[in-house]
Amino acid sequence: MNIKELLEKSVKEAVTSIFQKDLPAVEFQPTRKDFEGDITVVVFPMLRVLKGNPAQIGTQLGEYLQEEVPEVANFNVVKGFLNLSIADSYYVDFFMSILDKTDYGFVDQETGDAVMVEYSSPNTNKPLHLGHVRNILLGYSVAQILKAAGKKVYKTQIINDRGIHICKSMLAWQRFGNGETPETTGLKGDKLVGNYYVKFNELYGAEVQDLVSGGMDKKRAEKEAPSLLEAQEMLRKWESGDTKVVALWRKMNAWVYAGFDTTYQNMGVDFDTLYHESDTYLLGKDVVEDGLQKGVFHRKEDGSVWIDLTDEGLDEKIVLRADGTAVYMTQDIGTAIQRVTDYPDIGGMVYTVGNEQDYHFKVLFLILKKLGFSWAENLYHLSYGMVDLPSGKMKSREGTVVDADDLMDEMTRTAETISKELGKLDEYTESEKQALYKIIGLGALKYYILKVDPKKRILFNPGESVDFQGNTGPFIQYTYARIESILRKAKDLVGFQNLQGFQNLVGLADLHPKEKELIKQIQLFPETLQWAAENYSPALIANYVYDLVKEFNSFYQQVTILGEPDEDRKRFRVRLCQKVGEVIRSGFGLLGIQVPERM
RNA sequence: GGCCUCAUAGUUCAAGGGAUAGAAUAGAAGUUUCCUAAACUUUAGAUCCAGGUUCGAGUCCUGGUGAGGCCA
Repeated sequence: MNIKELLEKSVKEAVTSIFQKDLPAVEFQPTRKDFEGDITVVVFPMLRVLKGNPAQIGTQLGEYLQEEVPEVANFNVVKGFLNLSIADSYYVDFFMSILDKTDYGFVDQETGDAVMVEYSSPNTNKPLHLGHVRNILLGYSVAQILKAAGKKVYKTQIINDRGIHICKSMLAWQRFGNGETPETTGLKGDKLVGNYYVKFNELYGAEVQDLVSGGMDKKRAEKEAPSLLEAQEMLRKWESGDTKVVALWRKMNAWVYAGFDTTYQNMGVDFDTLYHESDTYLLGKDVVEDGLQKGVFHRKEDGSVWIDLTDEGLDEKIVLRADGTAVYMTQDIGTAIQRVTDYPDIGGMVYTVGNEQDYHFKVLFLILKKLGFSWAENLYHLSYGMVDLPSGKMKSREGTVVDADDLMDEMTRTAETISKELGKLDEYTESEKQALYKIIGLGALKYYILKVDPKKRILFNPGESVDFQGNTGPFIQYTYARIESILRKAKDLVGFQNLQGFQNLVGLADLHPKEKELIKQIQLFPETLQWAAENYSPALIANYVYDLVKEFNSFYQQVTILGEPDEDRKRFRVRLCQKVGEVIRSGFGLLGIQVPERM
């Protein structure tokens, strides 16, 4: 039983004993730093059950707890806040109990249904950019967090590998490509295909210009430009299974996948299973039929099928066109059902998709609920804000996108520049240094993006984003490296197994305030993880780790560790360092960020 | 036009209806015979506006203002 559970039980007993009333719940919060105490009981909510003066009730409860609960060493009351000081022995006992748990904070056994987490889901006509980076980091991190909180997780992406966009690239490659391949050009496959998408748009733009100067209306010109008609014809051929078109499509998509794989690998993310739009774009139509019979949908006179969501405050939404073709919604309904068919242990799904699709997912989830699927209750749209640049919105047409590969390279180079200025790594080999620069650069990028609440938009300034000071990834990595350094110097103490000495500590002397603060912070890790999992929020983990690091730095500065003359105390502090290091590594692991042995 | 999201120190971010709204950065001042000064300590500085609910509102509700998005 942890301290909160113990105190909750005791407070309820106190209320029963003193006031002869039942208390439904007790509200706790960590005591603010500027007050005496460790845990605070908020008395105000109790006033609904107990009548009286909050301060007086607090005092009565405090007296009872100090008397009856050995862990409560002292108390004070400020207004309606009952601040409890917890005995040092409790913290030492707690610390000993987690000392040898390597996965401290993580839930070992899987509970409940599996969750499928979708993220990335790119189109295959362009390389990944900064927007994808935020998506991928969020999705991957949430998957890690859910896993650590005891969920079985399937990571997936749906690759949008078919449609007019890829036909445009194919067309441009046919016309201008001269048989170029990633091998002959040395370009990454996704970059090569992306270049032809740009080429297509140049051609198309020129054609529209020509038509307009020839006197055609602009709207009409945009619809009738020859290259566009040709691309549309290509898409029709693809849909009818034309062997030549399909072969080209396969070839170019394969290039793109190879390129994406490289990027994913550099980012340190992966997937358990993949879906391709070319396999799923026809799904969902049979469900519409089913929904019509259930009365969830209705057919209009022109033959199109709709769902009426006005009762839920939304509007009417089309699910099948008059000509019987699917819309995105149809496809998404079908794909969701397909996933549960493929992985029957799924009890919920997380969709990592930008907030411009908030409405779409609201409707999708509602439809699935109305169709009566049990798992539809556990669908979550992990919605995130745009990533803006100082120059404004990213637009591929205007060449203002920040490419994911370029970005990672730039971050790595910045890490290199700064590290060289500090000159701490002179004794390492070039390859060791390069590996480290990458860890730091990517750590900076990932932490910068993940520490911000997903739903808020980020203003990303590529130049200024790599800050190695303050609340940043490298700052935390540096702290970790310092801890590792201490542990290397105290190897013999780390392995020390006899815990008796720690117990003696309490008898010998009180915990140093910094030791106690550090243990308190470590203690918060499991519940932070739980909270992060419930809210799909990597930012909570990021901010927790930062707070722990702050606490550690303060400890490190004010307390001697290796220079401590008392052997037991020295062992205790080294093990404290070790535990902090483990928690930092765990926390950063959840964010997909590596930590360095030294830096 | 209808709907959705966001608004907190100069700047970038925190704050699970709770105490005197926390950090970082930029500014000012300090700390290295000791384990990594990429650190630490001190200092100044903020809830868009107007109502409401509550013992208590940055947080919840209503109406504005501003930014962004979605749907025709």
